Amino acid sequence: MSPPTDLPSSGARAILDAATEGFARAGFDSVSIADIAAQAGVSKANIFHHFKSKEALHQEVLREACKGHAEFAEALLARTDMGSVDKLQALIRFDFSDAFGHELNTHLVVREVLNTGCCAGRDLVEPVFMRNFMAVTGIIRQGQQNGSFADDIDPSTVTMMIGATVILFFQNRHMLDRFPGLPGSAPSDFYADLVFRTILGGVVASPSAKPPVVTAASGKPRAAGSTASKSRPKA
Amino acid sequence: MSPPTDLPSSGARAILDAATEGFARAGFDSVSIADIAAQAGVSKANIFHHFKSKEALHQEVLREACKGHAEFAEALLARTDMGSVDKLQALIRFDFSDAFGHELNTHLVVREVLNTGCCAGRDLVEPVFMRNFMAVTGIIRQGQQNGSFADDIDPSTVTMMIGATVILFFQNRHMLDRFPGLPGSAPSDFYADLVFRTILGGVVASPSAKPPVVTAASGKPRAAGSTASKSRPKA
DNA sequence: CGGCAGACTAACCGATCGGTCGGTCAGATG
DNA sequence: CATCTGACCGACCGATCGGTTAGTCTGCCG
Repeated sequence: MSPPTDLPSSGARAILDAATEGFARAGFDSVSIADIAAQAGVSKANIFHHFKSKEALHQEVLREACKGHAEFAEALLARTDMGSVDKLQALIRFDFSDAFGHELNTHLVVREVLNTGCCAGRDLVEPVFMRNFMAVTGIIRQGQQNGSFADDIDPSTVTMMIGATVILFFQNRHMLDRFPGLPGSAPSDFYADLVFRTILGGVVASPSAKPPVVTAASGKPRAAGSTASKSRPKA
Repeated sequence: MSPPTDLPSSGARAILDAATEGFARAGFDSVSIADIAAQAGVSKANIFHHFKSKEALHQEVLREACKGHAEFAEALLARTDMGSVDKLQALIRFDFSDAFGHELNTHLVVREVLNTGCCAGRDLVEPVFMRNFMAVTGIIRQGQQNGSFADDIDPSTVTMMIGATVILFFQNRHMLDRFPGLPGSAPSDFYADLVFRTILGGVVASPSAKPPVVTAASGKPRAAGSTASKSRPKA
């Protein structure tokens, strides 16, 4: 299946591939060692020859899955030849193409993030998640400092919105055409730019006539302060 | 065997509660009937007296979890005494308080959405998901028609961004304070308004300043349905 | 009282779980 | 040649899985 990338022998490689596919598709508890062995074309015992336990195999699969994910955002943060707006677009495009281009890995990581606290794999995924998070907030803060982005938006919030949106688009990638206005199969850049434009400009119609908050022009970094401000829908 | 939709007896109620907690925390395959029985304080066989199988119990738990979720957005869509901006804020606030206020249900539904295609419960969750989706896009389209929201944003994209952000905030609710600038424990309205403001105004600094994009200032609703319209920043 | 229905359980079933054990086999090394 | 090593496997283990059976207990209707 995959080219032998690392030290694992061809047998171990087949086991890792089969385990990746199984864990991504069904989750740790839902795929058995027997399933993986059958899929990999090896015996059950051979799996325990290469990996000391099912959990160790899972850890190895996760380690492979999230290897080198945060590097792109960190490199982007360090670049000096790009504007912040362009960086933001490049970031969102990368996130989309990375998620859509490595479906198994994305599925694995999403599954792991879901099991907050209770899963051992969290210790593996979370550092990568955190590194990426810090890099993205850094890019947004850069933009605030050089005047590209509004001072009163919260970088953490924007970062979470981007990450969350990529994940939800990914999870619904096979039924996007059931959402009015969205094509089912489009290059991931299409969705990326859709999201990029929305994140950048917001949804409000006119830049000046808007009733609510966010009059960024004031230039004073209000930071994250009061929660409620404007008119109160009673709902 | 009690009828599926009637009010369950005290025993069945305890089983449903225990199953809800177990399925939400660990997932279908990771919690056993024995676990649920112990948690509910009944015998294993009694579970099969009230529910014909583990899968049927799971279905019942899911049915309870997503009961009446789409109603709020649909009611909001129908209201005529609120502006679209206020509707958007009310919607996001509701989504946050609903997710944070019913942790088990939220966890269950997120877990089910993750298993796209392969899980029987999808047929139960997806209609609710779809109804809510249609109502939210309807609210945004209302705003576009009455001039509150920009014509060139895509309602489906905005809807997915809102839903995705709520979920990611929820999943990381216990470590929000590890994200710089975000308090760990805050009323859900705090996060809701943070997201609301970002969605509404976007991240760009000044409506007419340096960034090439988003010069929506022309003030005339372009009235075109096309999603791609304005100038195109290239990465 | 007897009859009956539903809530409930201990004990059990075959299947499958993660994991182990003893051993085969190919190839490198001497 | 003999020896060793690591990849590999069939058979097996105890535990646990979802689910069944046979039966107990309780309350209600006649």
